[in-house]
Amino acid sequence: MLKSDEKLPLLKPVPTQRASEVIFEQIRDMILSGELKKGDRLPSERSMMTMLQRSRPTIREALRMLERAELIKTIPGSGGAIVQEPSSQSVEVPLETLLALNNTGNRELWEYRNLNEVAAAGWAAERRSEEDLVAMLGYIEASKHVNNMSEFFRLDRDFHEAIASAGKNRIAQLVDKVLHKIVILRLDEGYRKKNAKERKRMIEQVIESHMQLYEAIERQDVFDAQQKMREHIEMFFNDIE
Amino acid sequence: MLKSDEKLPLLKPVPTQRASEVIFEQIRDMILSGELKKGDRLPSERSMMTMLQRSRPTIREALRMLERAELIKTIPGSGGAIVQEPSSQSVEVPLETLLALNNTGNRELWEYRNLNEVAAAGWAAERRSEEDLVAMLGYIEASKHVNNMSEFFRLDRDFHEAIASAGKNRIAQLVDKVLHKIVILRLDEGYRKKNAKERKRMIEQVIESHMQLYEAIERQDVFDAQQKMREHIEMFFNDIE
DNA sequence: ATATTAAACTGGTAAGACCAGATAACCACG
DNA sequence: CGTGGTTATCTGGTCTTACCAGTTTAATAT
Repeated sequence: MLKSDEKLPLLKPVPTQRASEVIFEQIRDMILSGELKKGDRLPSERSMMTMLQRSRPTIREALRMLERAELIKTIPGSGGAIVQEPSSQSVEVPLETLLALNNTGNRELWEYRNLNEVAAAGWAAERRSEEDLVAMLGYIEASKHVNNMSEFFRLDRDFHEAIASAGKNRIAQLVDKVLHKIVILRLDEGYRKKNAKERKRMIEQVIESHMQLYEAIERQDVFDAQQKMREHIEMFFNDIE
Repeated sequence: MLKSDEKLPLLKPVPTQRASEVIFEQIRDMILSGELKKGDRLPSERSMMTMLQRSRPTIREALRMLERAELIKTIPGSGGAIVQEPSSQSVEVPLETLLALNNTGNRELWEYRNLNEVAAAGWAAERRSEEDLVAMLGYIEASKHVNNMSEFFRLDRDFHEAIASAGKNRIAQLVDKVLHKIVILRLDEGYRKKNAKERKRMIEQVIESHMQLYEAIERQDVFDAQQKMREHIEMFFNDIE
């Protein structure tokens, strides 16, 4: 006889599948396997009822799950959900909540951002195309005529993304995007305390730093690009301490 | 007058809020702000009906979204969903689908994995504790008596995670986890073609490589740890080409 | 006390209904 | 000949009611 509080490591809890879960997986796998491509339309909820032999609430629960995974987008009245390819946002959001709840320290954050950006800068110096250079320079020029901090931060993000993009490694691009967002969130608190003059000086400093970075990448000087990026990241880190 | 096909960049599509979405955000924010902590129970669906003045299907849609975000876990009959802190899985799954759909190339994958692991090895050499060393050595020893490939891959993953953990950077740990999984997926295809003898030789090679890595970390030789990791990763990369 | 049973939950699902937008076909009007 | 408006009919969003199958809890009998 078994006591009720005895644990049996050999026996795993049997996973009871929800119908909505099964539908979710089925449609997700069709998208992942390429059977359903971006832009395709799912049948209407009512016709899925008859196809899947399930009630509408059940099907709608599955659709909500697909929606949160950014695999579909539903527009009321327009007939059928539309298949999407998930953007990097589908990983940004959970990563942000994860980093927020895990209370990831500034040291970890900057350490990793430094790693990622320095590598991206090096790869960019190796592989940048003419278009990459044009894009980067465009963001630098634009940031010279900026009026508020949030606009400046956005251009800073675009500039860094352009570098990551020039490095031709999409994983680095993704990491760049997510970490930049979180870094800005933490920097923003500090910059609110500064006055207009200090902020203006800071912006000029950053633009100068970006320009040096650009020049190193332009002349394909891998080592210098990495070095300039290291200094650039460090500059921000000092600002938050 | 406006032509129907004219685009108005100034006017953004008005976002129509679904009730289930509002409920989702409300509960998510309560978890993120710490108002609801891990282990807490949400009210039952029926009591939420009266609290939120919404029907059960609506509330259930919100619960399915929270579930996908790994913020809650629902067990039938047990009364109320249980608040969870999202694990790294909540990021792994979307990241995997993203990398799968983006068709991320092997070059990008190995390049970034190399970056991450080399950095982790360096940090581990600096910061490893005695417990970290014990854990790493344990995985090496265990992998000497392994019988099948999947078990070996699991121990390889644990060993690498132990290094990342010893490096005391949770972002690197997360990246390690995700990339390892994807790398194994791609390696596995290749190893199926090899015969038992080749596989055995390969396993011995990896264990030897792990041992050297361990020794470098043990004696806190940052440079050598990085170098050994570089060679280790490269070894696998050659195997897939 | 302990074992058994019954009542009162809970989540999972179904069916039917209504509304507000969107769509498309049609029709009258200039 | 459009052009604009009307209408029937789609769609998704939501509510209500209802039933089932497990789990928990409390009352019960041993």
